[in-house]
Amino acid sequence: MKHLEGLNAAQRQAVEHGIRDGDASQAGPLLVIAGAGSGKTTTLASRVAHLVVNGADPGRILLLTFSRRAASEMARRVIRMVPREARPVTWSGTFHGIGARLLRIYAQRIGLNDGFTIHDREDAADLLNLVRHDLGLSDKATRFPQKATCLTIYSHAVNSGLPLGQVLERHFPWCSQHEEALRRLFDGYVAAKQSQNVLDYDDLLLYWAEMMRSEGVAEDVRLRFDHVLVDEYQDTNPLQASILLGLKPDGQGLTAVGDDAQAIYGFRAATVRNILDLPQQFTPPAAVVTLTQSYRSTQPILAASNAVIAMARERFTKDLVSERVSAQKPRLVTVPDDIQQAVYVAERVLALREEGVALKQQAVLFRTSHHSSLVELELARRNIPFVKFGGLRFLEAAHVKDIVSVLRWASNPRDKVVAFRVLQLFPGIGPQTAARAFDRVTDGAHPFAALAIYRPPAAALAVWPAFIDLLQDLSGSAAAWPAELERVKEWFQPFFEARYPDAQVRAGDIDQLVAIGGQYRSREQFLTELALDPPEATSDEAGPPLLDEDYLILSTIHSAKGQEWTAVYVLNAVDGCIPSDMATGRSEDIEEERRLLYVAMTRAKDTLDLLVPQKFYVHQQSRNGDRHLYASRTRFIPPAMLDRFEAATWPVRRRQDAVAAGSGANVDLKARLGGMWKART
DNA sequence: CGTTTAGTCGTTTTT
DNA sequence: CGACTAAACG
Repeated sequence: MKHLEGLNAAQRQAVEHGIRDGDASQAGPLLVIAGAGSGKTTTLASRVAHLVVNGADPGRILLLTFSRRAASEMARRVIRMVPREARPVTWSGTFHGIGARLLRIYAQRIGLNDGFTIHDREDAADLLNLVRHDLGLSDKATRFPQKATCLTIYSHAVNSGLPLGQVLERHFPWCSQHEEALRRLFDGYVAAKQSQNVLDYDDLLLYWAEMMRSEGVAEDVRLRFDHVLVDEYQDTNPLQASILLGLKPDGQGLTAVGDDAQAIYGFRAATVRNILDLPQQFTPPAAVVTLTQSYRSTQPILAASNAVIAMARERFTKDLVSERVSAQKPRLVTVPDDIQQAVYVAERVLALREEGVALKQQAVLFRTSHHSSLVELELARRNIPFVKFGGLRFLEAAHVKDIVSVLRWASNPRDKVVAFRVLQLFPGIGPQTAARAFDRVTDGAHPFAALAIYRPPAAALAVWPAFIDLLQDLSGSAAAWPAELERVKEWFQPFFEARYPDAQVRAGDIDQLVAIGGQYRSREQFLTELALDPPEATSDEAGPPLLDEDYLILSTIHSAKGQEWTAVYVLNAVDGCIPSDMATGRSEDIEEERRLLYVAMTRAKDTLDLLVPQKFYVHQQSRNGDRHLYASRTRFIPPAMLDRFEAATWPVRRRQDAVAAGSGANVDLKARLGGMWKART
């Protein structure tokens, strides 16, 4: 059978576990420990195909993946393997996405209004801020944590299932003194969300988990799915685990895939205990299959990666092995500073492209989003197209958010956060006036009726009627989707130009938003998807590259999860960046940073360059002039490990003429600088 | 009451 | 540097 071809013994065991000829209904729980590049996606997709071929109903398979990208990749592969007559897997997506979908279906039965809207992180923080203000927690000089910090604390408590006091003590000790106030704040926040008919990200999981605890509804949800498959299980948190166990209490039909060596979402309350403890949740325990054969990286790259992860305090998976021979060790490239680092990357990228490695096959990875800014500048200067993943998203741009807020307010008149954002677009309307106008909005068939007779401040008087017209159109079914998006855009135009001095630059984003909106069936679907899976921004001045164009990938290490490239460059392999100096406090945090480096390194198929700038310029702390900091190689590559790498220094010290650009210069990159990184054996 | 300005503080990773 | 707040100003 086609979907079983080319699998190795372990993969095949995972694919076939519990499935007999024509009978997929007796598949007991299965845990697959899949090392980096071990064909995890293939195995998972093949298992889905195998289930379907043996009688499972694709409409009753639930596929939980870590990102939308992973979900569509999986769907693509399954469709390729499964015979044509089979229907596609219709329940596939992230925990949050599936949660939203199920809650919409069961809303009535769990006392939720099915017209709920979803708050993203920023909205949630804004609402928290409103509540904080109402509770009088903002004007104290007690250095109360900021809204974003409050939300992080709240979210961590919800996702970990731990009591607030413990969360504070363990992760936010500097906020412990505010425990009581935070408790009041969170209490008010929950009440506000409920009365405004909004759910935040955590609610999508929390309500789902609660739903699985209510007999009756829980049973109905369980009966929907014969098989549940979860990817990247090492990065799930206790709340997600409780959902999973609620769906499959006895483990029948459950498959989880993951790799504890790649757990990098501890900050989101993910815990490797989920994956380690999974087998014992069931009687008999879940079968465990381990995939250790890597098909991705060359042997030298794997050897170096294995050495890095070997020093982890705790390890559960075995070393990966590879049959891809190569004489080329990963390079550890010392560059003078972060500016030269950017130059090096640009030159190497171009040189490799000359050798036939497309830009799309190359990726620059970094710990935090702003680490790439100098590289972005250098790429733009040389007209090298790129797309950046992670970091600031397109949707978070204020002007995009403005337009979306109008739509969201029309969909959910009670949503105070978006109402405030929209109302304060008007001249002369600030928080106070906005609050008064918002108070007039009612429940019922014509929630905005009272706004029509409301008299705004003089400055806003002239433009008010047009706004009333707009709300009218949006509330009724006058303008069909996506025509109403265009309608909002036109209405917004004058505000836009008045508000943003750089409106010209930003106009492109709005056109893009309209284009994206056109791809969705309805406003509700658009808004939901937008909140859960916002399109990524591109920082390229030339605008978003066309899909068939070649472009370089820039990505945070977190966003690079599950992906692979022929050539990988890891920026700032220095202490303070990897590990981040924010994470050097507790040893668990350090361990997560080590795994992060491991994840970055194991993305590479053929070539891997780790960059070590010796100093970098910081604009943060210095008041006058640019100061710089000296950095040292990351602690995760101690001297004894250097023999796994080829040491290089760039630019090669030479006479002045060596600086000439072009591919010729790149040959010199391999030159070693005597003694400095002397390998020990 | 809204807007502007000056001053302070903290600073990651993402659904 | 940029996000956020508090105080001054209109």
